[in-house]
Amino acid sequence: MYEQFEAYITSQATLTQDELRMIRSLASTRRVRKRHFLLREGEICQHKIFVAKGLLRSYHVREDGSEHIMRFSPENTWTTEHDSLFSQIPSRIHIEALEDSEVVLFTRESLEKIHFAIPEFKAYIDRFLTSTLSQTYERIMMNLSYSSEEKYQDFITTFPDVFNRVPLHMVASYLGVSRETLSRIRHAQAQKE
Amino acid sequence: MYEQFEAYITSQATLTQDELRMIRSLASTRRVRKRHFLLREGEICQHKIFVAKGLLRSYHVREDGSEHIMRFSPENTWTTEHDSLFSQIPSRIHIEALEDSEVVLFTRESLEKIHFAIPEFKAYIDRFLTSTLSQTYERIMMNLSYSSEEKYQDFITTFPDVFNRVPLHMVASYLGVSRETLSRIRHAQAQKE
DNA sequence: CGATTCTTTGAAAACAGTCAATCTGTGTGG
DNA sequence: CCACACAGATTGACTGTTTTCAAAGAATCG
Repeated sequence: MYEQFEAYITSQATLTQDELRMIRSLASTRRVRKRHFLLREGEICQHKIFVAKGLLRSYHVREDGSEHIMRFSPENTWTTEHDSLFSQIPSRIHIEALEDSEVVLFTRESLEKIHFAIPEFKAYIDRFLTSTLSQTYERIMMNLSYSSEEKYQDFITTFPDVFNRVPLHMVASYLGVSRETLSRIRHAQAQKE
Repeated sequence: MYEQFEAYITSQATLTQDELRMIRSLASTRRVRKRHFLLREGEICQHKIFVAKGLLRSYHVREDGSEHIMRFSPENTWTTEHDSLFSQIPSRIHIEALEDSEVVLFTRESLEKIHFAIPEFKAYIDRFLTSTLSQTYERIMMNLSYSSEEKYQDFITTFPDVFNRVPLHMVASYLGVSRETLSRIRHAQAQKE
């Protein structure tokens, strides 16, 4: 499963064999079965996670029990709880596998070593952070100004791969509408066509 | 007005006199009067903007004319349109002064030079980016799971300074509710107390 | 003061959430 | 192989919230 990560990272940054070796020596790997957790609310997040295979979700549970999905993480994406990882405070989100998954893990210390030793890697992470921030603003814009129907359409076209792999009630949770409302939106759209 | 920026940056990063001189030589400053724009939709964003004095808003206008405020930028904050600045694509947002303001501007090239020459500055920017990302996720979580009333309360306590300086209809636009709804929320809360 | 901007209010309509029931497909154990 | 449990999706009836439209009160500024 580590090969998947190495293939990905070499496609994103130009790294020497030595550098790749160093990164490999600081990474660990793990299989997570469907419905199992990589992080639970209240725990201190220990790793930045690269998804080599499978699909994860990060979600928050409110006091009333309602779940809100912050993010889906399919293959070749990173995920973590930044606040918890960098400030060592208890996580407020859960990270759960929605499919049997394989992940590559880096501790904060490992990442710091890598960033320090390999500017190319750091530059990639910077690019990645910037584009993540853009996408995040995109989502805020969507939340502010789109109708539920538009949000749903946008999700389908922006994340067709995720859409086909998760139950609809999770799409609803990601969009911030009830599953019944999403169901009715789908019904209304099917009528139109 | 540049002094304000220098005071701020030296409080955030340990810089030598030489480094400060370099930064100063690459910055430019500008006064913007209330209701004037630093960036308009369709233009290519040329600068990263530090607000030394005053208050800016970044907002998006939909085809139907509705305005959605992405961010308020008071003193000692940065703002820009990342996508436009780094990819040289037309901006989809406007950046407007809500008060007479003074800003310090850096072009992308200047920033790159500074990042390259002054690791301390780069480290500060990295910390800043990370914390911005966290806040942004915070806002998404709020959008997904809070009621309008909770969003309003959260805004008041998180940004009391901004709250006291902007008209309520802009708070409504930031929160994603109509100004009438916000007005009614306020009325209901005044009743309670 | 007069004009503009901002805020509030009322009434109707649109929209979304909740609760409860039903339907569908999948997979497991007897 | 069937029966059953289970997770997911849909539907109906009802309730509650939010938007929209129109109008009227404050507040602010030149």
